[in-house]
Amino acid sequence: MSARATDERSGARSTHRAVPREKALTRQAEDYLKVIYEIEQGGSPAATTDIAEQLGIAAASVSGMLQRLARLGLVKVERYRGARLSASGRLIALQLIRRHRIIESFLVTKLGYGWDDVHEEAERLEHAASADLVDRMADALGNPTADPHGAPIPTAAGRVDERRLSSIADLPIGARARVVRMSDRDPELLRYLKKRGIVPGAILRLVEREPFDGPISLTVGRAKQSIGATAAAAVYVEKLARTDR
Amino acid sequence: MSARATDERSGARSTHRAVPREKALTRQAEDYLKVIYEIEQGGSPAATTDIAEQLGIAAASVSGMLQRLARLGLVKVERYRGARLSASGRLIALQLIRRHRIIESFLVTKLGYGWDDVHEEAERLEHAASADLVDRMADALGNPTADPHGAPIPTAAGRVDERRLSSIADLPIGARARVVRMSDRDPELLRYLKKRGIVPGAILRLVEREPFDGPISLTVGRAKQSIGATAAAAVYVEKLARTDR
DNA sequence: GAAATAAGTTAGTTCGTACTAACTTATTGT
DNA sequence: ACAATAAGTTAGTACGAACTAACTTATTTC
Ligand SMILES: [Mn+2]
Ligand SMILES: [Mn+2]
Ligand SMILES: [Mn+2]
Ligand SMILES: [Mn+2]
Repeated sequence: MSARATDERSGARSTHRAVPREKALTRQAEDYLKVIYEIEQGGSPAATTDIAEQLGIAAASVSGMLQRLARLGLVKVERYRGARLSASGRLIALQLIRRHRIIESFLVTKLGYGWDDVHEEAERLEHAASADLVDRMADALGNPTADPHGAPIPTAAGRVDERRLSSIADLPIGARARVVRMSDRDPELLRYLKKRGIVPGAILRLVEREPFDGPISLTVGRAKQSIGATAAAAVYVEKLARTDR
Repeated sequence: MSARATDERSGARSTHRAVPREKALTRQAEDYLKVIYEIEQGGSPAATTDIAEQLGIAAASVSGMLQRLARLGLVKVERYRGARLSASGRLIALQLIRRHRIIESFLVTKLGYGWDDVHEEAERLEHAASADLVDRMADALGNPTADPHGAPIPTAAGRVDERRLSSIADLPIGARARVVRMSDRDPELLRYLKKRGIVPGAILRLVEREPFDGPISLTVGRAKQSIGATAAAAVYVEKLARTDR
């Protein structure tokens, strides 16, 4: 209560402040920055349609917001070519991602949430939790470096492991690999994969692949599995030499 | 991500639903309902100006929102006379208060937050936390019935102890009383009172009171204290018979 | 290299939530 | 009783964030 429109998470502590204090971003603006960050990890600037699809909104809405974010200096937009984060936009995105992943870890470890069920809750809490709260959660967890889905947790300063991983879908036949992380978006898919032993840390070998996005056969431990292309694309792995264990 | 404007805390689980599902309220609407509830506890309908003052906004803004809340069937407004919650409005307010108080309890007990420092964080999280999360927190705490400031925690169904308490400011001279709860709004005031031993559970006796909102003398345990009228009004007590212990 | 298609932008609208200024109703004090 | 004051409402404006429809630019395909 007693919070004006601008008094948000980032700090309405002292009523009289000397510092200019940039006003807090809205939930929406934060989520835009996050999906732009994630799309950019693919290598190219974030296209309007891709952002729209990730957020479940119309492309026209994205064009509008990108102009606002550009005005705020958070993204660089090249007309008809997509958006890239500026340094300050990237920092905000990474801090949001940090909050998200620590919250997910906390919910799973301390409150008994299921692995597959935690993303949506975190998607809202990430905008309401202060950096202080998130640091306390991280401490309570022993400052983990990865979330329950294997995704790396950025530091408060915005440093994070950005190495690109290949998905099962990219593996050559015969390759051995360790599952490092998986997409956390679809609870159903996560439950499906878990049931088959495909979780971070699992070691698998690609046996065969049918063309035209056909089924992919692989061994997980001693068991043999066959999964579809969509499922395979959601699992990120690290290739192992045949000698690796 | 992938949340349309209406997909909020209250549940966008199943994409195809039969139930009409009333759309989630905004943070602002929820906070209005909460302050109306709190003002109404004083006995009379919530006046426009009082709501405005509690929320730190202009009275004109309140007039507008009250019409919207009335349209939604959450309040009954009598023009120029103030607003009262409808049954459904009250339920929403009590569920929000439940979330707030459980979150405060959790932050203090499980994450080492200070008693005095927890209100503002809860004020934001209460709108983002699902009922499920809040129930898990309550379980982890052993389902407490009061928050760290002594305020009773409503049940999920919206039942709560609404008995009215008198504040120290109302105590007659010579009365013995037990501190039951205190206002959680002002961290500074809470620290001040705590330093003097005035916390929920403390037993005190009113020794003397100067007129014109003058200082109030009281004993807290064996110590003698003198506090101002504003501080006294923030501490709610239960009178004890002289024989009570 | 032009036509077809896909991607992106602009214009115009809506809704929630705030604001200030001007006006209206209620309460109070003499 | 009625003027002064306090409380409340309306009108008009602004901004963020969404939408659809219509138009423009880029890319692909023949
Ligand atoms: Mn997630
Ligand atoms: Mn989010
Ligand atoms: Mn509180
Ligand atoms: Mn709140």
